Amino acid sequence: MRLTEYFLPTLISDPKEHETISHKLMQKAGLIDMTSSGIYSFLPIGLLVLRKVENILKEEMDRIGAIELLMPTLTPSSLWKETGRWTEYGDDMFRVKDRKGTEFSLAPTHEEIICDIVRGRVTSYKKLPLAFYQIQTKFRDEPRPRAGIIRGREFLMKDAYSFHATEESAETTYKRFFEAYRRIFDRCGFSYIIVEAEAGLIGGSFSHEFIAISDSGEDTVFVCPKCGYSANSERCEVGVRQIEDPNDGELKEVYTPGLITVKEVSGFLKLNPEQLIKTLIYKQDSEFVAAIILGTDELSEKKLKKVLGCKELKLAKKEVIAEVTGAPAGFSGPIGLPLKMIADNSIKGRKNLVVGGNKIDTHILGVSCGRDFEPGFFADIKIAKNDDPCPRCEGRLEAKRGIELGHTFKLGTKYSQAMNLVFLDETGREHFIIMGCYGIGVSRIVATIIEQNCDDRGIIWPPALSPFDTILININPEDFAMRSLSDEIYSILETEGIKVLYDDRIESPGKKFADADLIGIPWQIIVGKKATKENIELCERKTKNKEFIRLDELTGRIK
RNA sequence: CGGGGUGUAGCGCAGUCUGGUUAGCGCGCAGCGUUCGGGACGCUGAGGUCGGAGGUUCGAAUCCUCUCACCCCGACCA
Repeated sequence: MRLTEYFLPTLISDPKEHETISHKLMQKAGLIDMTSSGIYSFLPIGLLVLRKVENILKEEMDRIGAIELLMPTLTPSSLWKETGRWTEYGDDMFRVKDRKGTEFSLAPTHEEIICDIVRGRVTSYKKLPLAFYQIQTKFRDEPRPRAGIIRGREFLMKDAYSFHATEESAETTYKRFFEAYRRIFDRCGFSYIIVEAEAGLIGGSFSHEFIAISDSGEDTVFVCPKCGYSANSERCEVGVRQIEDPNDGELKEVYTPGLITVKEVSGFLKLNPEQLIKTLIYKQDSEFVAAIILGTDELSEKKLKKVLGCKELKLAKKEVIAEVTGAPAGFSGPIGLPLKMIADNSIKGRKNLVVGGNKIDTHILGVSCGRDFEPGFFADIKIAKNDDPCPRCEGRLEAKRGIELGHTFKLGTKYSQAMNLVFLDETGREHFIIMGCYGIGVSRIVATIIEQNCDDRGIIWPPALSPFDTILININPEDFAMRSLSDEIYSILETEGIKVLYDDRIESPGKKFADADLIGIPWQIIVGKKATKENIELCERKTKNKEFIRLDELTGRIK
């Protein structure tokens, strides 16, 4: 491709208002153009990269026997009403009406659609298992689009859905997808981790997130560098912390007028916030419980819900707290509390604590767990923090930011029950089809690659994803000798199937080098005054190392 | 939805507080010439309803009211 005949709108100055490195570079290098918040056009070289990612996805999906199809973007509300998601999705769903007033959704995902396709057509165990995949645009009216195409309102996604007669089959397919995802992320050259997203279903864990490590990420994940344990922040287990307290103290009430937060109380009492404990009152289904954690921790509602084994869990309302504890919110404490109490592991054996007095403007000092109050049981109910002990070894957890690129789920029969997807087994008995689903953010992958592969000059594409194999820079296209040599190199490489971006523009050399570095094509062939067929300069974008080789060696070197 | 911020030429910005000729600057763009190994130089030129609506005023980019769009932090979220 001759650059003089192409469309590559690069920018010199940084686009304003954008913080994320990949977002800046994608705009600067002319990969994308914002049409509206969270809605982007892919410009020519951006699209080339997107297609490369798609091809990798297709190859790996095909390899495990998933079948590609394409579903509509505009989907009738009737399907969504079958599963209740017409209501559940709320404002995140884009909705439109047709001329007759019938309501449609711009599909945010496609479980309902694929189920409708399979329903009635796959009714025998003989036709199972089946796995489909789609690569298409999805729509979510995100409350806050951010970081360019990392969180857009319109984005390209690869989703896959599998259908099974048995749990074993679902598990086998799940593992296949899991391995396919590993290959995909390896081929893209990501530094990524896989975290358990939902532990403890029967037969093991069946939901995983594939997260690329990046400071621009939205999720916090924890990794143990010693044993490799990893999990997202809400679910990450925490090992036992060793906190040594002085001896038991004497109970003492203190007057703490209007001091509610841990910061306020510890500041007022001039105590380490680790001496404070928080007592949170929750409504569990129809009864109330107290969750007790360290003042410096945050409660993980997911963990609490799991240990309580309840369906609904909500922080109690202010009036209720006053009623059950005898004091306004902020002064709850475990002593004499007539509720079921669950304490975090880190409370066990602690002495000399500060707790709420269950009395307005009052806290109690010198409290020992076991002596002054006895929780119903101890469990790990806090959100992990950086440097917490690893639950599996004696290492320390490291908090990292990450971008969620893929998520695999075992869905079970949630959708097949709602939409009546049934099949007959060998004995003629009817069962619901068991499902799995497996998503990857395709456009998000492009941004993430840039996050992980760039320097102060611009993007550095991994060869497998670069929009072109090489860029050919003619320093001075008005010079006859340089032009003939460049033209010859260009036509030879093209003939040999190498994708060349040929910078034949009449521009200053500096501009050409800067653009080449910005758009990040892995190899730069530079034709200057001294170049001959025997002496062609080849520069590697990543290292900026230069070598001089013969024309007939070029193809082999680049491929 | 809460908090903070920005809208002036294709891009990046100044001017707004303290209203007053014809709204500026850099880059980019067009023409001519000189250059040609790290965003070159000279000359000439094109390009703006100052986000939008309403108001105050003799006079509004500037003051007031409303509104729209976008960005960042948080809440929310596959």
